[in-house]
Amino acid sequence: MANNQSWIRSHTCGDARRDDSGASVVLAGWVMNHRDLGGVIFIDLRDRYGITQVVFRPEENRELAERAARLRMESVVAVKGTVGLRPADMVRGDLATGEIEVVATDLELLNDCRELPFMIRDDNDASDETRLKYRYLDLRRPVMQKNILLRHRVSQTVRRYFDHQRFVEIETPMLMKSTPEGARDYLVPSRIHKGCFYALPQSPQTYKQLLMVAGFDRYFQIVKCFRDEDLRADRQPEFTQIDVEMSFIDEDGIIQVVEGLMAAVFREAAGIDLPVPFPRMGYDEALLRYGNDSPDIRYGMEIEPLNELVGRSGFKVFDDTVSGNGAVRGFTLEQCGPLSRKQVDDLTEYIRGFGAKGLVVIQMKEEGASSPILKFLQPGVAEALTDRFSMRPGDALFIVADRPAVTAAALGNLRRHLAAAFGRIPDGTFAPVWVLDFPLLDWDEAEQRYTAMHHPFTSPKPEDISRLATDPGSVRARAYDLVLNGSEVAGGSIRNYRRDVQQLLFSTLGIDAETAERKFGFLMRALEFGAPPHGGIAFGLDRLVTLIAGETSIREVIAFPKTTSAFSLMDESPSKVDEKQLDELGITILKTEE
RNA sequence: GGGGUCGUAGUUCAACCGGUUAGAGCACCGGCCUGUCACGCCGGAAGUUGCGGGUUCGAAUCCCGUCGACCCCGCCA
Repeated sequence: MANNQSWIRSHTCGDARRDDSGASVVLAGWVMNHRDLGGVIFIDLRDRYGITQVVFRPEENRELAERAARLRMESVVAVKGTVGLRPADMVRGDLATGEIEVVATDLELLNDCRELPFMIRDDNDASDETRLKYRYLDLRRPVMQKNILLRHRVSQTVRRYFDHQRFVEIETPMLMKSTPEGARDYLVPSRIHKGCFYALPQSPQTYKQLLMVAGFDRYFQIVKCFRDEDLRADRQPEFTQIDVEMSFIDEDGIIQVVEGLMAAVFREAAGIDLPVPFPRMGYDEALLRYGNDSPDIRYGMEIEPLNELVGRSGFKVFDDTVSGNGAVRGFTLEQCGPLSRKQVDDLTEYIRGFGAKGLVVIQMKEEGASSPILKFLQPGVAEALTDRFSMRPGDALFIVADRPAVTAAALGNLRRHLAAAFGRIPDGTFAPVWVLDFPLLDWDEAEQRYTAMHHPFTSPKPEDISRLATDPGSVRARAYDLVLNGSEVAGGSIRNYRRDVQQLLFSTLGIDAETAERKFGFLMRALEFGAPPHGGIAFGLDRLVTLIAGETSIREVIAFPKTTSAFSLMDESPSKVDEKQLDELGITILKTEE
């Protein structure tokens, strides 16, 4: 056994250069690869800083070379040696350390590695299941190290930016009061108060508002949030927000601060210059032109309203939709060539998933428009449609006729689907856009009541407040979303800072005064003690980093993510706990059939 | 809660319409090889075909159930 002290590394595996030639070094790292040529042995030693080639020469030290030959992939070793220049024709241009190699004089196996479940390489194609079970190995892969380091740089840029802008980073409780609105809470039982529960925060919303009442003026926090809802590629049960709140501010003030933040993050973490200000779009316009409230403006294929063209087309589906206050809309995919019957059937099946009953496809061919519905159309209607979109041979027009919400959803999703399938989404471009003028409320069919579209503390537009009693659905919110490449990366609002307005909103949401007092009494009280006008926004940090990294799932930028069933394959949580722990909490588990 | 795709060696995949001993790459083990860099060559070991049931002379393959991973709808800002 060697004395530990003598094996402390002098350089990382990314340090040594031509200038270090002749220097004695100690390196430590993982055996990424070893090439035993029968005599000379090469080992690629890797750490998070880089890769250095180490050479063992049996003619110089037979015993050492024999030990090197026995090294397995991913064991951890320390190597003493001398930096040497590689022969000119052996220089590797693609490696920062490609001009040198370390000629080993001694080797210490710090820890062996058993047979690996997968190769530690960027192009490894291990399943998500295996990767998550051995996440610590997955994280050794250079691409994952890159993602985690990018996330670090984004976080550091955020902190630096806000600090310079005189924001205060304040931690808020992880154990808080469960509230009825919004997502399902993760609950934490209280041992001291038996039968009572804390909730993990869905967001620090109420706390940051109280910090405004406290006079902190400009607050931010990079904070974990928890929502017990079903998962998606862009949703984990715990995720990270960049949380922001400001006093004496309006929408433009928030937007300006956020645009500055985005520009700083992209410049410093990704080396990308994002032009400000970002374009802005109304909610209604987004829904009409892009089919959803998170428009991807990196490509065209914009949706057009067609009601006035097809109101008396002769095609019953169109005519009935128009006369029944429905929406007929469409968009074109240029130069896709002729679509097969099967392709059209598959696309029709796809939009049925969004509630649409059917899809009309009109294809422009050399000899003219072609579609099964042409025979039903009055003369001139087909030409009006193809003219509207300036269609050329090879283009296809997709039309949906349904209730406006269904038409929007079907075409919005179809637009994304086709853009991706036909490679119409440009790589490496970032197109931010603000979406404004959201409705304040959403009608919940299941519960037969209005719910807050953003959250119940969002302020209505002053000029719309009077309609809260008469026509709540038409009231607009002082809310704003920041959408990046079709993904919502931030959302916020100007809040209610007067108790009477907040009270009015609660009653519109069907929350009676007694319930409001029980659930939000602390906030209502605070609003009576000189609460300043305030508003804020929260970023989804995971989503933002995912986009910058060019990944498709937020799991790729989270060190230890969970599966779609909210299970951690590595440490196998959640798990059963001891009877004794439950007894202390006064909790009994209901028997379920085995 | 619903829909879709998938589950075969440590791992990534193959195995035709149900057919005889379930194959291959990488990893692992052994041998050869002195300038490789995903080194090369030769050999070896390695399988509860996720699990349970059914159909059949015969099931990785067909059917039912179940568990798990991923994507989507609902849900969630």
